[in-house]
Amino acid sequence: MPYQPPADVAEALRVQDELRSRVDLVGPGPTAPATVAGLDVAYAESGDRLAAAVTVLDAATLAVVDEAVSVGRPAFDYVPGLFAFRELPALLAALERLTIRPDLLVCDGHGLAHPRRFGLACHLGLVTGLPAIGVGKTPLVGVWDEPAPERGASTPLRTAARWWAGCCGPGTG
DNA sequence: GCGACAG
DNA sequence: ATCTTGTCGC
Repeated sequence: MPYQPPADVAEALRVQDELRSRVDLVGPGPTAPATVAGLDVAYAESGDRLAAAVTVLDAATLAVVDEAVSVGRPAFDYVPGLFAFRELPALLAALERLTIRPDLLVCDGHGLAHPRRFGLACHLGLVTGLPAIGVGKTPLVGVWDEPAPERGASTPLRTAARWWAGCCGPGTG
């Protein structure tokens, strides 16, 4: 069965609400991954075509051990919170062209830091069965204290309860 | 009620 | 996302 994108926003929201509960938040996660895949998408100037690229690195040496590209069309209009539906098909097509199965996915866009706790990284991880981390360049939800300037420093992303209302229950800190 | 809103 | 312009820092 070929992938069918949601017909509209309402259906996309239903899909997220249905898949959200299937995200594994308690498994071991990316324990000592030997290979890490980075994923991103670039658009044509006209915006009606896109190319998804996946590069797999040896986690220890950072040597490129595999790579793949797929070209296609955005599968959904850009809607904040529904961004995954736009790029997911092309990203999955590129992943299918890999000759190896990476141990970890790192994608351009959020994962759990999402209004319904189901951003692109969650969607990718669920569909592929691989551990996935989302790396958003700009915030979508949450507030935070600026991390220390040292490389590797971090602070928690705190999310106002209102974002999770009716979605994921209490205690989302 | 209005604005903000990953890429 | 992509384009454009201008500014700043190395």
